[in-house]
Amino acid sequence: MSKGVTPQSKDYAKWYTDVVQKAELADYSPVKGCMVIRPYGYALWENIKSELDRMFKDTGHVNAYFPMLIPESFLKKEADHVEGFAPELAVVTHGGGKKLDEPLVIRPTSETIIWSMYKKWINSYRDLPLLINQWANVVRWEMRTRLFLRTTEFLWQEGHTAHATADEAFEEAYRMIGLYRDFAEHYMAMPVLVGKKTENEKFAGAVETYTIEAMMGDKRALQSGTSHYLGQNFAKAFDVTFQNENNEQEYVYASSWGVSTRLVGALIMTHGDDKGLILPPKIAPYQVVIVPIYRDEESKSEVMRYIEPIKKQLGDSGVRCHVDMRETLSPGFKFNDWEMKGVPLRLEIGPRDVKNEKLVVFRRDRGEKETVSRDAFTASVTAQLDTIQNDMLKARKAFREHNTEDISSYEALKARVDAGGFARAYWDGSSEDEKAIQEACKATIRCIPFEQPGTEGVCFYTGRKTKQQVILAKAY
RNA sequence: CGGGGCGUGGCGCAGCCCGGUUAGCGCGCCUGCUUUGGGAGCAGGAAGUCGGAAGUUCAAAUCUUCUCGCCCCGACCA
Repeated sequence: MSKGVTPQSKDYAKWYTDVVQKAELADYSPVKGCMVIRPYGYALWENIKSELDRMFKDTGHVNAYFPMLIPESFLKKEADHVEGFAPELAVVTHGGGKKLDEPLVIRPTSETIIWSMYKKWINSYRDLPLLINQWANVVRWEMRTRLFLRTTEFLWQEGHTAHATADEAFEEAYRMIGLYRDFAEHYMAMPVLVGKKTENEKFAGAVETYTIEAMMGDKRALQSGTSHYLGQNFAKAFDVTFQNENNEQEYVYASSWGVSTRLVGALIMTHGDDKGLILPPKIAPYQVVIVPIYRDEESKSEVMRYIEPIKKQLGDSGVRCHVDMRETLSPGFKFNDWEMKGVPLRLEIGPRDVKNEKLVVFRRDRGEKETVSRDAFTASVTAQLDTIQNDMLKARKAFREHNTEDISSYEALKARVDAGGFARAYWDGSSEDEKAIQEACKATIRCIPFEQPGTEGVCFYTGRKTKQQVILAKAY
């Protein structure tokens, strides 16, 4: 096995798959397009999941579970929805050794099964709002797959809410995309642009789709989470009405929102470098790894006696800490190994440190190593982890700003897209114009940011005056 | 579905063009000794019906046909 990963500058895609496999995040499954999420990769997902779950519950949502198998006819009830998903459905035609009367689709998303149930549960405005989330797997038969970014089966979370008014459903969609932004920035240290999708890019069945868009290390955009205002589309398709305060029957208003294991891919590509992963402390499975260094049994027990209380103190401070006791590997190997795995802080502790009551701290995001006193370290470790967390976000923000350009001509757009990065531009074009641009230079409108300058400019494509700015980029 | 690449011990590969006796190499693995502050050294050892099927031949990892699978690049998507 070769020592490191392919350098990013040489082949970014290869770098990515190298990191995923060598850091033991995931492996290919026997079935094309599917992946096995290995313990270290799953730990990342678990940390993402548990924090989001807490945030959902804090905002009044509850979890439930809806089944994976959905009658095929359900998917056909909402015209745009069926059109959007038909090509990527996995369909079960046989069960119990017999051909089924009606094929069952494996959920590509759960709007239809959930709204068929909401019909039973919602009668009155007093039953609203209904704020349900589920953690589940879904299957979409993708033509081209990439580990974590796009796999045939993936894990995600899907919130499905029902409201009495359009405003309320609209606000819910807006609130949840904001929640995703907070999560991405504060936990994943990943800056994102928040905005609205164009007609071309929105979810099949939605009235409006909101997105958080992040810039990866190769300057391409990654849609990292979405929320949708669904209007009454699914309520009408599934005939879900409620009696309002005026004793009238009205269709229910809806939102849905989700993030997936793609976030793990986002994490890798936002922060990683040529040595492998760099994990933000709040998501890292291990925040601190201790590598003991010793010569013989005597120095080993001496070092271990010294490490024991340090480990305990870190644990008491709520720090996720691991001591690497693997016997057959040299310290040097372990250094590289934990750097590959992105651990924020590594402690190197040997006889020299024991004697001086010191330890060596290596900071993964900066690649800096220093010798500090043991007590000073343990007293400040949580502050240091916070510093790393903040510095990582700052660094990625700076990177994104550096690679975002205001452009005012088609030529400038092409140049920026070729160079990589985001182009910010006034836009007043049509869906057809957007498709033409995508055809010509592979760039799409990633979003219409919520944050607008408010001033009038000239659309770089049509030459018309407009106040609307958009972000264009090549995307995953 | 179009283009490209690849299937040979656990992993990465060589050998194939030009068929020929025990199919090599690196990493990993096992045993022992020496090591351990940036990917340890030496010695010994285990492990492969060469993706599958059929064919050509005295003889096939190697040639022919078919087939299965995977990866990468493009059109769809989170």
